[in-house]
Amino acid sequence: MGLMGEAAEWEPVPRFRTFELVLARIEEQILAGSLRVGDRLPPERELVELLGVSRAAVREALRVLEAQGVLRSKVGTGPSSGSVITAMPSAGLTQLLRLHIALANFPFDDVVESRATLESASARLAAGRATEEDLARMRAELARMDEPGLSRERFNDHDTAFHVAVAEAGGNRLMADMTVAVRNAVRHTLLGAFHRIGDWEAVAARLRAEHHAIYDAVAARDGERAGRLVEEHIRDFHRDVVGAAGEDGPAGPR
Amino acid sequence: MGLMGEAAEWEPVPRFRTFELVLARIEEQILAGSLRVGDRLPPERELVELLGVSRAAVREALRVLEAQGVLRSKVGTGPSSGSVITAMPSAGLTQLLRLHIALANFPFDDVVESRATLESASARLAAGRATEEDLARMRAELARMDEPGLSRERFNDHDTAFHVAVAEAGGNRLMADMTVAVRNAVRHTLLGAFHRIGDWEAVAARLRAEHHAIYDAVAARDGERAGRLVEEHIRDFHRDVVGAAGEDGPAGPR
DNA sequence: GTCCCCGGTTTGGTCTGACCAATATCTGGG
DNA sequence: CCCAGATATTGGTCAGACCAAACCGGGGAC
Repeated sequence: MGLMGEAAEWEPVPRFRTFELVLARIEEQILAGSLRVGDRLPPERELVELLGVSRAAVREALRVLEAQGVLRSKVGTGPSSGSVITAMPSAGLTQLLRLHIALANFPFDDVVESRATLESASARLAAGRATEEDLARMRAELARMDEPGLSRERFNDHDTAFHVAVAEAGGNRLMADMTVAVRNAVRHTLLGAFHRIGDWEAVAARLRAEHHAIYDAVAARDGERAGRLVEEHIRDFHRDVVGAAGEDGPAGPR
Repeated sequence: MGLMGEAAEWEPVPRFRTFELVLARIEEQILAGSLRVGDRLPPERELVELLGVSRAAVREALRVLEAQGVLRSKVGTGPSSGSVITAMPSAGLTQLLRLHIALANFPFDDVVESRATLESASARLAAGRATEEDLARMRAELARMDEPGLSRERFNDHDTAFHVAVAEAGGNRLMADMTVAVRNAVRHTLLGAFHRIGDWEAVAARLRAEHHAIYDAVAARDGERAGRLVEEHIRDFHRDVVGAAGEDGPAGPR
């Protein structure tokens, strides 16, 4: 597993646990391409025989794959039952990032910086690639946010949905999924900040204006402007709103 | 878990599995900050009593946390034994990305695009923040790559290490870890491309020159140039070298 | 003949209880 | 005082059993 070559060093030979061996066998086949999305794994009891391990070991390996968004298990006998290879990376990514952010391993400023980087890049791409359908989706979210009297929760949800729509319009699934994951990982924190805002309507108005400006830039195919606006939008929001509204810090000593 | 508010819809009430409940209890405490890095979880058998579930359920939950890089388990009785909260996000990230890339859920072009985005942003930051120690680390990797007769594997390792050093010099752990994860996830593919190169020395010379130029820009505190050079370096490399050397595609349909 | 219900089969979910192995700590003899 | 073996703690592994969900097919009602 050596990432880089340090000076020669003797480290203890790693002892693999059974579930890791099972995991390796399955990952092998995924990496080799013989297991593809939609394929079904043999039933647990069959894997037990095939691999010569206990069912507990098999199940632990499957749990890991499931947490990574690579597998989905359902009971029963139907065609959609059993353990099926899937591809839901954002859920796993979100969970992973959320925990590590909570552990203060990722300072909140880093998250803001990352969002600004990822989302402005996505916006630049979106300006070049967005389809009419993508634009319609963004408009729909803008319209929802424009509704008066919207609760802060709902506003936040549509805010997120708008940013996700921009990211996905960029056509880069990896960046879009990372965007979704990072954003969802801080959803709770953002919502907390929303609730501590005094003059909510003023803030909402400002966010609406910024979102509309971003949409206009994307619709006008002006990638540079779209990217810049997104970056400013994110940085300003965190500096003025999240920062000013008092820190949340569920765990972070910061 | 609703990310965005669709039209009202009836979906089946989710039935949580036991290990998910266990997971939720532990994550609760992590998110609330009562479990921090270095803390030890109660022994498995004790959790069994505390939560009223079977040991298998507890263990499946722990496996998930371990895969996410949040936990580390060791047998024995010492102070470092048991289940300890840790923070090793990049390993989990790497594994997750690697599998999803292999499942062709993330086209290779998306990976290149993401690397270009993340690493050029990191390079810009690095130009502003890199310490002398960071610069020394980069120089060390450059020196290793400059050694004549270096094997392609070793070159690749130091290449990666150089990029990681730049990313970490940027001071943003989240972006650095994503960089490491993305890079490691395609390590195998890059290495394959290296091996298919005909005139290796010419390519190596070019890469060396580009790396030195990047270092110079960072050392000169010229963030714009550093960012631009990194972006070009990554895009050109993939277009000219990886692309020209023939696709790898362990699983990708492309 | 068609439709519905009910039971069987498959499959994951869960639990119990046991034993193994690694690792530290304690303890007693030299 | 030091070292070695006994012991306790803790994760790792396994076997076997039973539960519950979900589909499928046969047989009876109409």
